[in-house]
Amino acid sequence: MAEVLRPIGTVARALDSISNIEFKALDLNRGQYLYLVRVAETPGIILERLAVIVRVDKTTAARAIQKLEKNGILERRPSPTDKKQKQIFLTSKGQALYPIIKRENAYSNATALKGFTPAERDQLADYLKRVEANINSDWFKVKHGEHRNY
Amino acid sequence: MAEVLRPIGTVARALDSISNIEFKALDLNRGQYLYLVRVAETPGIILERLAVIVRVDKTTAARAIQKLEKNGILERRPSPTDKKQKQIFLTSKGQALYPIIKRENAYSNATALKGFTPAERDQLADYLKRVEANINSDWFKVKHGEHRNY
DNA sequence: ACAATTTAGTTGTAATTGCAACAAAATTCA
DNA sequence: TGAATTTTGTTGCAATTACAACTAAATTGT
Repeated sequence: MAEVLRPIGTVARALDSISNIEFKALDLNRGQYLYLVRVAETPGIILERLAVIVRVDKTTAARAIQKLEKNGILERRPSPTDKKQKQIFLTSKGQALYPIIKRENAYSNATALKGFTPAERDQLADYLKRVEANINSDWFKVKHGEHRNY
Repeated sequence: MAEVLRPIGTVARALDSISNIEFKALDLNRGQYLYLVRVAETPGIILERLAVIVRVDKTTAARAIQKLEKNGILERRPSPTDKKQKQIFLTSKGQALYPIIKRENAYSNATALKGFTPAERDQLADYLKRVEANINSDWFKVKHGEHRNY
C-alpha cells in the first residue's frame, strides 16, 4: 500500500521549521504562530477547543497561550455564560502580526504546490481533508487513553 | 489557491502524537521511533545525513541518537574511511523493535487512507513526493540562514 | 604544500512539549 | 435535589527541541 505517513511528517517538519525561523523576526517563539492564526480566525475561542483544532496537548496550548498573553499578543476574558471558560482574543499587537503570518504561509503554500495544476491542488487539498477526517477518531481515542488493536 | 499547509500540519501532529503514546509501551520516548526506523533502513548512516532525511536539527538528532545508544537500542562505530564520522547501527534490541514500529505505522497509514481507492492512494503519495521536493530547497536555505523574499 | 572552507559532531542554554495529577465549575442522571 | 461525571483550566515534572558556539577532521583551491 502507498505510504503517506512519512512524507506528511517530513513536509510538516520542514514547513514548521521554516515558519519558526522566519517568525523569530516577529519575536514569536516556536509554535506560537499556530495559535495566533487560529485565534485570529476564531475570536473568543476557548483553550480546550483550540488545542483540539491545532491537535496538540491542552497543556501545551495552555502554556503557549499564557506566553502569548504575557507578551501582549492576545488576551483572555472570562466567558459571560460559563465561569470555567476563558475566551481568547487577539490584542491590536496580535492583529498586526496576523497578516504577516498569513503572507508567509501563503508563500510556503505556493512553494509547496509549485508545478501543480489548479485541479491537482484542489484534489490534494481534498485528499488531505479526507485523511484528516480518517485519523481524527483514532487521535481522540489514543489521547483519551483508549487502545488501538492492530 | 487551495490550502495544504494546515491539514499537513494537523495530520502530522495527530499521527506523531498517536505514535508517541503507543511507543511508550516499548520504552521509546517522544520522537525516537523516527530515528530508529531510518537507521533500520539505512544501517551505517551518519548523524548529519539522518538529521536531513528526518528534517530535524542536527543537534536534535544528535541527542536522540545519544539517548538511544545509552538505552542499548543502537550503537555507533567510527567510520573506517573518515575519522570525523560515526556510523549508526541498530543493536539486536533495536532490531526487535523495528517490526513493531512498522506494524503500527502500517496500521496508521491504512487508517489514514480508509475510503481511498488504490489509484487515489498512489496519487496522494505522488503528490506528497512532489510537495516534499518543492519545499526541500527552501528548507535548506532557511536552515542555513538564507532569507526568503515574499 | 598549506591556508581557507566545508563537513561532522558536540555541549551550553533556553525554550517548548506533554503526561500526571489536580481544582473548580457545569452538566447529567437517578 | 444532589451525587457522579464531564468540562475547562492549571501546575509539577521530565523530557525533547533547536539556535549558538565550538572542536576536529576532511576537502578545496591556489
